[in-house]
Amino acid sequence: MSGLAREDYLADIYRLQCENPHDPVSTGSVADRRGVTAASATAMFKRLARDHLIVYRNYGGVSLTPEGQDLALGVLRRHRLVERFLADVLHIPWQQVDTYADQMEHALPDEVVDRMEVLLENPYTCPHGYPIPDKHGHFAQPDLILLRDLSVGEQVRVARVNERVPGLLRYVEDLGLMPGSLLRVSARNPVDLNVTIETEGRAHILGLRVSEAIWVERLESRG
Amino acid sequence: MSGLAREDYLADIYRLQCENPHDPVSTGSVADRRGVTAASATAMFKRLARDHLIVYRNYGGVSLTPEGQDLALGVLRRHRLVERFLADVLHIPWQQVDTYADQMEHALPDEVVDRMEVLLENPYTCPHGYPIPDKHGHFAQPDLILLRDLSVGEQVRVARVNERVPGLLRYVEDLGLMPGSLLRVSARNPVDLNVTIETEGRAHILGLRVSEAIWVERLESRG
DNA sequence: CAAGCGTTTTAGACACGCTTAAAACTCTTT
DNA sequence: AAAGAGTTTTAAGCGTGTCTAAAACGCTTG
Ligand SMILES: [Mn+2]
Ligand SMILES: [Mn+2]
Ligand SMILES: [Mn+2]
Ligand SMILES: [Mn+2]
Repeated sequence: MSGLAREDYLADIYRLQCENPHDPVSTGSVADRRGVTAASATAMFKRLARDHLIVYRNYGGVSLTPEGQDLALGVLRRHRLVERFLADVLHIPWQQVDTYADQMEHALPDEVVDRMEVLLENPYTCPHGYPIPDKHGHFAQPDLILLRDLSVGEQVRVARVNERVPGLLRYVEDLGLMPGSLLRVSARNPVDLNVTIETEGRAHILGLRVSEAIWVERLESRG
Repeated sequence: MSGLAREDYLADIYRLQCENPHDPVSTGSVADRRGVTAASATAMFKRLARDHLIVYRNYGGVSLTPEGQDLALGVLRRHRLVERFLADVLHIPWQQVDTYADQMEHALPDEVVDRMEVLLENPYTCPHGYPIPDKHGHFAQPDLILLRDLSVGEQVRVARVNERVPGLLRYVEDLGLMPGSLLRVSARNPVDLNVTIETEGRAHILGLRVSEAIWVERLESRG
């Protein structure tokens, strides 16, 4: 009936577009993300383009049409609301909810999603800090900075942790750096790009792989 | 990945087997239930038989293997637990939960199902009164009688309402005959087989279509 | 500017799940 | 026992979604 794989492709194209807003999304990047061959991605692109969900030029990558973006945002909405539900209501560890939500997101009727949203009291973000689109596709776009790009002395709040970096969620949890945590940058090493932070009185040295997977929000931005 | 349609076939074969435990399940009955052609059912039977989930003899119907029954019971468990969840937690009307659960039942990881069961405090039945298998496939099998087969004067509790009779759930709700309701048979018409019942002080005349879709439980069965 | 390399598309194949139309079978009825 | 009716299976075809292997493309480099 409803496209199963289609939805994942659309959502992944949207995610890749966000990560690199300037150029179009390449066949290879989608294939990598989806874990399929480039040939499979090409075949899917043709079907999606035929149905006016993406614009596809041979050898030129893809971009979402307004209609395709609506569908993609619907998938992200379901994905992130389900993640919230799994974490907050069923108490499933946040390391696992992305995988489960990826399975469930395609099988949730709108009414179920909308009622979950009410039950959860209209959350703004998923447990990892990514915004949840409302039923019209609108969502908050706060000013976030990568932890990597902070200067020494800055005091910030963790806003978002990339859920697809292997092992990162567990590591972040151990360090007490979940979304909402406060931290201060106490040092930066200009050679290896390590960042030293303090949180709850403890200091940690974070490598680049970590500091470029965590987004933060400046405190007291009035001034 | 995991068979989508396969699961529905297995669960429907199980349901049909329960409704008519003596003879094997015919191709046509499965096709009707599933809303597909007999040719489609035959093709699916071959795949299921190839994978040792059913026993299939040409022109001789099908029956579940132990392995196939395990899978079928898993689907029923997910289906009925989700129905409970939708009704009790999300407050979705019981008329709709079967349709929604039919969609969701194939996309629920075991851990999600198990945690839902805990959240719901291990319910015995779905909102329509059908038993929920536990994670080993075991479930209560209470002694139920069709409302159709009651004698005048019997006092019973509604236990189960067939969720797939069009319009029945709404009708039953209007009459106050949801599972748990008490009623007494005050008359039976031997010609048209109508049954007159009393519940909460009001009398209703039920036709055969209704009385053979409602199961009840005798009260004070010690005697 | 031609060679080479990495990326992308095409070609051919396969499993699933569905369809319609025709053939085969079973069961009842004369 | 033969006919007929109803059921079931087979045959052929289609869309989805995946694969491998080969061809086409595009960009960088000598
Ligand atoms: Mn998904
Ligand atoms: Mn998330
Ligand atoms: Mn189903
Ligand atoms: Mn039910």
